[in-house]
Amino acid sequence: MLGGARVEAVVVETEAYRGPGDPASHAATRSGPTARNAAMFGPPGHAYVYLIYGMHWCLNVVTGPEGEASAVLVRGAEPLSGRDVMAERRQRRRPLLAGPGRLCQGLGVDGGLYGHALDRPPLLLARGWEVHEELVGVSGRIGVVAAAEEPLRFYVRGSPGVTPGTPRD
DNA sequence: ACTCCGATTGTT
DNA sequence: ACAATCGGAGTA
Repeated sequence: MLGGARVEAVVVETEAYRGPGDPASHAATRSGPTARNAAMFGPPGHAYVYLIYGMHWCLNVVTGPEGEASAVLVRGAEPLSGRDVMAERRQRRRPLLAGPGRLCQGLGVDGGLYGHALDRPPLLLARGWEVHEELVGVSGRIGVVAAAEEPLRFYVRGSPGVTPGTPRD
C-alpha cells in the first residue's frame, strides 16, 4: 500500500562516474564486470542500485552506451508530491530526499530495482526543466578517495534538496 | 576462508 | 567525534 503510493520529485544533485578509467567508479576494476556492477555495463537508461555501508541504498542511472559502464549517482531531489509518504518512509526524519541514502529511502528505492528500465513503472525518470547556468553549482565528488578533486558533482544552488553542508556559493 | 572497508547517515 | 552494519572485492 505504502510501496504502491505515487510520489514525484525533481532531481537537484548528481555525481558522474565514468567507466573503468575512473578510479572512483565501481566499474574501475582489473577483472571486468562483476555481479554487483553488471548493470553499469548494460544499456543506458537502466538503474544501477547498490547497498553502501551495509544499510543505505544508492541509485544510479546508467548513462553510457552498452559496455562503457558510465553512470550518474542521484544524490538529491526536492519532493513535488507525496511528501507524507516520503516522511513515513523516512520515519519522520529530515531532510526527506537530500543525500543518496535518504533519497532512496524516501522514494522507496532498494535492490529490487537493480537493472530496472527507468522508462516504466514502478520508477520513472523523465526530463525536468532547464536550470540557468548561474544556478548550477559544480564541485568534487563527495565521499570518494580517488580523483576527489574532479569537478563531477552538479547541483542546484540553494536548493533544499541538495546534501546538507553544501556551500551556497 | 579471512580481512578490510565503503559513492552514508544519525547520534553522542 | 563515532557507531551502525554487511556484502563485495582482494588476498591466501
